[in-house]
This record gives sequence, structure tokens and C-alpha cells, in this order.
Amino acid sequence: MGAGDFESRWLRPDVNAVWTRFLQVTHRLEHQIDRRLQGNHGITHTQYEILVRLADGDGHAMRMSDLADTIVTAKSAVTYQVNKLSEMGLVERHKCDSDNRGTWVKLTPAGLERLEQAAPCILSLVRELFLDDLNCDQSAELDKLLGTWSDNLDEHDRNPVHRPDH
Amino acid sequence: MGAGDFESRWLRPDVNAVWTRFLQVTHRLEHQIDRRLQGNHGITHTQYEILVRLADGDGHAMRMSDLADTIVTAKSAVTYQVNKLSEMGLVERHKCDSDNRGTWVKLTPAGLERLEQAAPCILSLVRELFLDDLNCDQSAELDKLLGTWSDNLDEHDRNPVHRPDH
DNA sequence: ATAGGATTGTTCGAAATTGAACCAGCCTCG
DNA sequence: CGAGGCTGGTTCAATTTCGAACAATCCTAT
Repeated sequence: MGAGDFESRWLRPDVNAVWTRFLQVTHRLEHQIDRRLQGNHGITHTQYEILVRLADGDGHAMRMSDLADTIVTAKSAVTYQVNKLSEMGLVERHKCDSDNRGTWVKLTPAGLERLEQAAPCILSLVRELFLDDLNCDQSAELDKLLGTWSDNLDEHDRNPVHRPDH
Repeated sequence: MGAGDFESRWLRPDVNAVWTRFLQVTHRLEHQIDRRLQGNHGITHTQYEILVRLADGDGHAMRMSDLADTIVTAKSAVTYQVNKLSEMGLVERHKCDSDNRGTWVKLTPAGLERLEQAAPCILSLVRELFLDDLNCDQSAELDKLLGTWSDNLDEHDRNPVHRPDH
């Protein structure tokens, strides 16, 4: 194969290493969080995320779709998890006045309490594993990187390019 | 709450934003890859990862456990996926001579071919979304970050600290 | 030797996630 | 209007993942 082939068809070894490690790190991170969350607080990471987003929302409430968007999962998965959280009494559904199809999900007091119990545990983990070693420059750099990635993803979502390359 | 509470119990808003965005970006990235891979090449991202790791391994083969480690999933999940890949004819199992419990998984010619078909598609995606915008400094920085995170995770795996904080 | 402990891989059931199909309610444009 | 298309949420079957339990094998220390 020509010199250019390597560049265009495969990643340079060092770059490839970065990508590989990125995948591993994210998976391990996810795994750790999940394990600690389930072990100590009886909720999944997704469930925790839902609680966090709700607490963040106006009046501790949020619409299903928006929830699905911020969490980045299928809508059906949100329905499923909101059902579970609702059975646990951590969350309530409310009809939406302005749109009769819509439903609000709202944190219950119990839900807020549970979140406040779990948050320190997992935030300290996030700090230990992910954030503590960042100095200001690195933090800014990471922020910028995430920004670019995010933009790229937006861009890419916008035009559904499906160029089947074979 | 005192001034210190905020620091210790919650994340600073900007830091929190970084963490949130990190989660979103990784999920969206994963999702994009999966969609393209399934749409154009009929394999999952995990399956693709398995093929990649095998191709990388000595003699295009690898042990189940090592596979599970590099992919970062439960061993049972690897068993499941290797079964599928085996049914598709992309992979073969071989007895391990040096260890009678072990099994090698080996890429078949068809498996290698499939990988070579899929790789350009997904690598170009990875480049577009993830790597192209990195200059040298950023790339080095990211590499360093990943290194620290990886080390932190190692450390954390080593001592199974379960300090239930309530 | 050999007993005890660790490791390898599979199996099994439970839980989670997905996409497609679907029903309502909304909205726009003829 | 009101017919079509779009959006919000749920349901459903299929796929995937996980963890715990298990059997077989290896390894180490006495």
C-alpha cells in the first residue's frame, strides 16, 4: 500500500492509542460510577442522572423529551426509568397544561433527599478520578475540546450523511 | 450552608458543566458510531471493537479474558458476542494448549475482511468528530489527561474502597 | 503430593436499552 | 375549517448487558 493509504485508511499508531484509551477510560469511568451508585444508594447511573437533571430543572421538573435529550438515551428508555423511579416514589408525573400530549416529571421530596444522599458519594468519585488532577489550563483545554466535539456532533446530526463507502 | 460546603458537596458550576458535557459527548459519540456501524456494516460497536482487538493481537487471536479486559465489559457479554460473531463466521474458537481452561478467539479471513471494510468508515467518523480538530499540543494534552485518568482508575480498582458515606 | 485459593470461561435469569409501531394532540397551509 | 404532517409519550419485541453461580483447571505453599 502507498504512503498515503496508511494516513487515510488507518489512524497513526499514536492517535489510535489515544482513541483506544479514550474508549477504555470512558467505559471504566461509567462502570465505576455505576458500581458505587448501585452498591451504596440503590440506583443506576441513568436513574441518578435523571434525578440530577430534574433537580437542575425549573421547579425540579422537566419534560420527558428534554430529559431524553440531556441524558442522551432513547425516549422509551426514559419512560422505562421514570416508571421505575415513580414506583420508588422519587419522581412524579404531572399533566402538562400547555400541551395535552406532554407530561412533566417532577422530583418528589423523597427524590430530592435521595439525590442529596447520593450526590456527595459520586461527586467525590468524579473528583478523584476525573477532575482533581486538572489544573486551570487543562480544565480550560478540556472545556474547549468538549466544545468542539459537541459542535462536531451537532453538525453531524444535522446532515445525516450516509455515504456507504463500499 | 457554609462556604466550604459548596466546594465539598457539589461541583463548582463550571466544573459541573465540564463533567456534564463529558457525559453527553461520550454518549453521543458512542451512539453515532453504533448507528453508522450497524447501518453500513451490520455489526455492533462492541462487535467491531472485538474484531479490532483481535486484528491487533498476535496471530489475529486473543484470549477471552484479555478481550473482556481491553473491551471493558463483563466476561459473559464477551461470550455472548463471540458466539454471535462465530455464527457470522467472522471468528473462531480454538483450544488453548498451555491452559486447558482457556480458549483462543481467532479472526477468520472473513472476519478480517469485514473489519477492513468497516474500519475506514468508522475511522473517518472518528477523525471527523473526535480527532481532526486537535492540534499537536491538544493531542499531547489529551494523551496526558487520558493517562492520568487511566492511572486513577487503576489505583481505584486496586483498593476497593467502599466508604459508605451515610 | 495435595488442599486451598485463584483464574478461565460458560450458563442462567434479571434488568436495561433500543427502534419501530402506534395513538394523540398540535400546527400549518391550502 | 380540516387534511396532512410533525411532535410527545407509551408499548412492544428483540437485543444486549450484567452479576452471580458454577465447573474445570491451574498455582502455591506447606
